[in-house]
Order: sequence, then structure tokens, then C-alpha cells
Amino acid sequence: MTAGYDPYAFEPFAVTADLAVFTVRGGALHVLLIRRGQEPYAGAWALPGGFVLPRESAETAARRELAEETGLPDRLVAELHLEQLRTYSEPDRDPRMRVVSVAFTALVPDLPEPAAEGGGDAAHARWTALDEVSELAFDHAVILADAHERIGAKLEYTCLATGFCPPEFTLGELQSVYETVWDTTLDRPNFRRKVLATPGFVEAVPGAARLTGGRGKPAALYRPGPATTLHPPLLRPEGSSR
Amino acid sequence: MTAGYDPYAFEPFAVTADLAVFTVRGGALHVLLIRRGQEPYAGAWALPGGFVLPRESAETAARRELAEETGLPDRLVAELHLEQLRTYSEPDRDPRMRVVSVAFTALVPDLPEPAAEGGGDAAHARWTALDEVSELAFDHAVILADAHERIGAKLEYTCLATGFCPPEFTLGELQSVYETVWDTTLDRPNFRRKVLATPGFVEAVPGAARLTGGRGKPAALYRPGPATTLHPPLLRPEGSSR
DNA sequence: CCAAAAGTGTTGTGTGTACACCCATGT
DNA sequence: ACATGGGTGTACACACAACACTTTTGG
Repeated sequence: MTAGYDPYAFEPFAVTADLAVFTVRGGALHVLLIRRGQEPYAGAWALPGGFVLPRESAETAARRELAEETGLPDRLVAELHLEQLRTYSEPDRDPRMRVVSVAFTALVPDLPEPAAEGGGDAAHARWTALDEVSELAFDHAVILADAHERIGAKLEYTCLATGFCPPEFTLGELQSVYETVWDTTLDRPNFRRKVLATPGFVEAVPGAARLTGGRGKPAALYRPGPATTLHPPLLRPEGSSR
Repeated sequence: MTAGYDPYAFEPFAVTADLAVFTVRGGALHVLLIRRGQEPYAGAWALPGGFVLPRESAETAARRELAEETGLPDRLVAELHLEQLRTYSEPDRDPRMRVVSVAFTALVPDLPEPAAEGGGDAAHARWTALDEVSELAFDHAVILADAHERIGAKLEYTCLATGFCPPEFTLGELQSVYETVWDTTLDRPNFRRKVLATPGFVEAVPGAARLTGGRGKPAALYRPGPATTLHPPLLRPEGSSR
């Protein structure tokens, strides 16, 4: 570091934490967006996020902003696995001042009450299908694209996919998570074997079963297991898009 | 973002860019460290890096600091592939003030003149074998550990390994890069086939050959190819550590 | 002639894929 | 009965690991 740097010598930097929170609803990947109330970009959609406070880490700030701006349940926000995506630091990202943004991604299950109409900013939060996202404020479209690519890659070699599922889920539900994120189809028998062959990926819930599509054989239920990485990885088919 | 935020209302944040630059020398992985001249941690070793200036992106700052603090050739620094590792934002990382650090990693070939004795800070830069690194300033030991893990993983599915090699290299040299970073041994015939079977990973230099260990058959030379990712990946052996 | 390093060939084991088939449930 | 989704079995192709073998150089 350079000698004699004076923290007040330059225009100060602000640091924000922004989040790309994904869920799977009805076979389509959705992202959580909020409608901006103030300038700049008033009325535009943006990723949830906000300024990191003086005594916070970026991750702590991300959790706080997520709870404040969206109606997500406290417990979910507290236990959520946040993955740091990358930091965006181009000088003119924000027209007001110099803002460096640390971006995070998270996966949540499809919630019965989408982004519940809580108090404050929460009313402006909404799940939006990825292909219905149009203009976003700032460089959030770039962040969102990076996040989408990252989670697609992460599904290949981590157990994150269970994060999209409710606490107990069927293998069919888990498979549809992969198919939705990757926009492809997978062979059911082979998917099943691969998942079950990976120790600690999922654990059977003894004796439990649930009907899924109304018809058909009731499916066995599974819980997320202790494993976090996938050996061997679950590779997505190469050229195939559905 | 919260309403009515005043950029000057809080103690300002500073943003730094720090680098973990690796090379392979004599069968051991080395990292570029600089000796700190000022407090805090005066006299301690640290990763090269420094403050991001008001009109710079973090990556631009990383390149500038690398050129300033080390004797690395300008051309190398300009063309170097910088990979953003992650951002470290815990409130008390730096005892002086609130500093958020964007960390980068880079791989460079073994240089004839290690960290050349240029002017200014460059004299304090040195390559250090990873297992001889003791205490580092700030949380740089954590950053270094994260960076080491990251490059190990990156070698599996990207073509970055050629970044450790001179412009023209033998397959034996490339293999020793993998063996050094992973601290393992690989089967030469199989390594060879895998590398050559991946389109665009390396290109043969027609007719060229070079002696390596003094004895033995001269090895054919290769250049880095246009590919950036490895399909299929080059997986490191599981439990094996040499 | 031997040691050392590059390069080629071969073979068995395992993994992934494709697809046929059976099971249980609602209409 | 039949459609729908869950679950099992199997055969083929291919990839990879292991290791034997040839080639070319220096001492």
C-alpha cells in the first residue's frame, strides 16, 4: 500500500451489496427484483441490495437488505447460503457517486406466498421469470447474467440444487430444478442413479411418500444430505437445449 | 438502496486491489510477496496491492500496483490474465480504517530475473515458495489460501496452466505445472493424450524441439491454443498427494 | 552400452447413456 | 382400462488408468 494515504483525501467510495436471488416456479427460473422508488432509475426494476454500513461485512449487509427489501421469512434469510459472485467496480456504474458493488447469489425454494407483502420496501419486491426481465437499473443486467451463468455451472459440481427445493422433496422435483436451470432434459433413470450414488447428496426420509402430479405412483421423499460438493460432477448435456 | 443516503455521512470506505501472483520455480509453487515499508505491519510480508484510485476499476488498479510494486515487465503486466478471486470486507481487516479489498489471482511463467530490482518499491518484491510463507500482513494469509485453492480447481477445467509456461513449452513442462500445483504425480502417456485430445488447448510448433534435462530425447514444442475451457476436464487424482 | 527423457501401443475396468420394462395411483 | 409419473434392469460405447514398449539423446 502507498505511503501516507489519507482516507479523506479523495472523493469517498461507497460499497453496496447486491443480490441475485433465484427460485424455480412452474418450470421457469425466476429472479427476485424490486421496483426502485428514488432516482436514479426511479420506477425501474433492480436487484435487491444496498449500502454496506460502517460496521458490517458485505455478506451481513446483503442479508439485512434482503430481509428489509423483500418479504422473505427471517429464518430463511438467516440460514440462506449466500455465494459471493464477484465485485463490480467500474467508475461510472452509478451516476451519483463512486459505488463499488459486491454481488451475491442465492437459491431459494418456491415460496407459497411469493414475496409476501410485508411492510416498507417489501411491497415492491416481485419474482420475475428470467425471460421476462427487460431493462434493469445500473449494470444489474450484467450482474444478473453473470449470476445465471454461475449457478448453472455450480449445479454441476455442488449440491446447491437442493436449495431450490422445499425441506423434503422428491427426486423428480430435484431433477426439474436441473432441467429448468439448464433448460434441457435429463434421463430420469440415470439422474436418479447419479444422485443416489453420490454419498451425502440426499438422504431418504424413511417411509415418507407424496403424490406429485395428482396421478402416478407416490414418490419417495428426500432431505438434503451433509455433502456440499459432487464427486463425480453431474454434467449438463453439451449442445442440447431441450 | 435506502432513501436519502449521504455519501459523506459515514466514515468513508477505502477500496484496495490485492494480488496473489503465482509461478512455478524448480518444482515448487511460489507466490510474489512484497516487504512492507510502513506501519501497520512494517517489515512484514504482504501480497502486492494498493488503493483503487477514484477513476480506476479494481482490475486497472491491480495492474498498476503490480507494475509499480514489482519489477515485472510492463508488457507482461498489460497482457496478464487477471482473475477476480473474491472481495474481503470484514470491518476490522485493516486497523487504520475501513478497507474493502478486491483480490485477484494471476499465473506467470518462471522469469529469468525473478522480481527484477527495478526502482521504488520493486526492490522489496520477492518470489517465495508457498511452504516457506510464514506470517503475512492483514488477512493476506487467508487470501493466499483461497487463491491457492482456486487455481488448483481452475487447472481442472480451464487452460490456465499454460500461463505458467514460457511462450513455447514442452508437454513435460506443462505436466510438471499440474504436478506442482496439485502436489501429485500424473501418468505421462495419459496426460499427453488428454492434452492433445482437447482441441485448442495446445498447438504444435512445427519442427521445433528442445532438450530439457540435458539427457534424453528432445521434446516437441507447443504454444498455447485458442481454447480457454477444457472439455472434458483434467481431473486431479483423488486422495493422492505424491 | 547405459541412463534418462520423449513418445506410442494395448488392455481391462469402470462410467455414462439410451432405452426397455415394471409399479402404483387417479380418473 | 389407461394415462401419468415413480422406480429398476440391462446392454453398448466410450473414456480412462495402468503399464509395457520403442525412440532419441548424452555420458
